[in-house]
Amino acid sequence: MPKTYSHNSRNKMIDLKLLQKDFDTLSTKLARKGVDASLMQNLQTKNEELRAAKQVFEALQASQNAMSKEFGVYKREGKDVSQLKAKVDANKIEITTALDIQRERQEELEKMAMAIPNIPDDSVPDGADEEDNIEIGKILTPKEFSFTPKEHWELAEENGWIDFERGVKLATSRFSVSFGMGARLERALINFMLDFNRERGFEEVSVPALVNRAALEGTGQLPKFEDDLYKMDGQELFLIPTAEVPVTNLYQDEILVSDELPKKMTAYTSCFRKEAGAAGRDTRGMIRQHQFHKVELVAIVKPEENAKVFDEMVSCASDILTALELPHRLVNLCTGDLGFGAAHTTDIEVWLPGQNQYREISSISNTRDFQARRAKIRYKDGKKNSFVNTLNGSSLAVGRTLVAIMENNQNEDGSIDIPDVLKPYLGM
RNA sequence: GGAUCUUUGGCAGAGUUGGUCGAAUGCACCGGUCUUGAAAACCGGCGAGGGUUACACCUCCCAGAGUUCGAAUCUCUGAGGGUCCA
Repeated sequence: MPKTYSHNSRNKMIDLKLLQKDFDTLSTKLARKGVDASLMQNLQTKNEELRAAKQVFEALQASQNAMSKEFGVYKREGKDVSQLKAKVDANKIEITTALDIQRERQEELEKMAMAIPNIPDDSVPDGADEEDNIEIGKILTPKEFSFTPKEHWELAEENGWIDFERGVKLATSRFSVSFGMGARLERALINFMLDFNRERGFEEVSVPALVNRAALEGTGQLPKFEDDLYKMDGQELFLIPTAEVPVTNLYQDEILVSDELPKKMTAYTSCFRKEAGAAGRDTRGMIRQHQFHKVELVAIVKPEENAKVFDEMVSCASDILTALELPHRLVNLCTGDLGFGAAHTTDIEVWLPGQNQYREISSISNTRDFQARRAKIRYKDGKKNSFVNTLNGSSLAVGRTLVAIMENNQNEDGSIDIPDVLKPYLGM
């Protein structure tokens, strides 16, 4: 008897029950994220085929089990089993083929379903790209300069804070090296952000920078975005693109007890991204690097706590910028700019006077139960088990915060004022 | 790197002469009795996923493969953990 195939992976994707029950609503909603109607149709068909195959298999398995039980009785009573054995043997052959069919359909279905993005909330505006994002609000007013403000790379080089050439020498393009006050400011920012987050109730965790495939599938980076990840040679290990991956997956495949929730965590890590598809964008400076520092917020919550904690996270990130006296604005991402796993996302964009525009410095995403399904993170609520909701957001991207400080706090002579809240961290 | 042991339900922990084990027991949890209330005590319930109107039924005792009519229990491979040796 071949070992049967585990069906535990069935929920590692979109809600197939919902697909069965309310195909139209689901496919309409996903169409806003560019999921083709025919793909949804295929998915539904495949799901029905799988269900049919399972029924066949399970019926055969049931009779197999019954006959085996009978076999034991025969043996005990000393009866002849040769006829029964012939029946069982015949049934076994059928089972093997039924199992193969089922397994094949299971794999096809999973492959399709794992590539389907999260369902966008109704509150997410339609749109193609960042141009269609909706501004929610502005915090602090950009100050007027009596001179033309420089861009950060000029300031960074003038002050000797960042060396872009030597980063390239050590690694390749899109790597940089920080020196002196540049390096110290990065460290100060990391400590400041972690302390700030901790005071807001987020427990600090320190996590691996390498994770396995299961973790990346859990949070949705895999299987679809393997090209964006650095992979270890000959091993199923990847450099993390964000701390969201290890921190969220801390509770992968666990059933949490209700009063452990919400779990609010913060972690500092380096992040590694290939930036495939970003060729030519932000090639100068440290806006878009292959390796960057980031302090992340992650929350694992019950569905009813979701909105409250999400707001806390947005406030936390925004308030850090306010504490640093950096003008910024909040933006509601449109469908076209929304990430794979997000139901809705609020971006925080910081004002960069050198570039004369707002640029993303934080992204706070609500994945609802999308990651929880894939990573199998559940909680016990009274008698029944339910999927948790997961939230994540940067607070903040360190390099970009440094960029913002340089551009906003620059003086005509090229010197840069240090924000007051960072001074204790610099022994000033 | 070599040897050896180990991997069970939310947790701890029984269960290897293969069949009535999806799995004792304790804790935790849920419901109840008692109590002004709580605790304690007592009674009852209680692994997960799929499936069904509800049953039935199927799967899961680290993962994969195998032996067998039948595997948590036997064999092989891999992964994690412990101990000893290097």
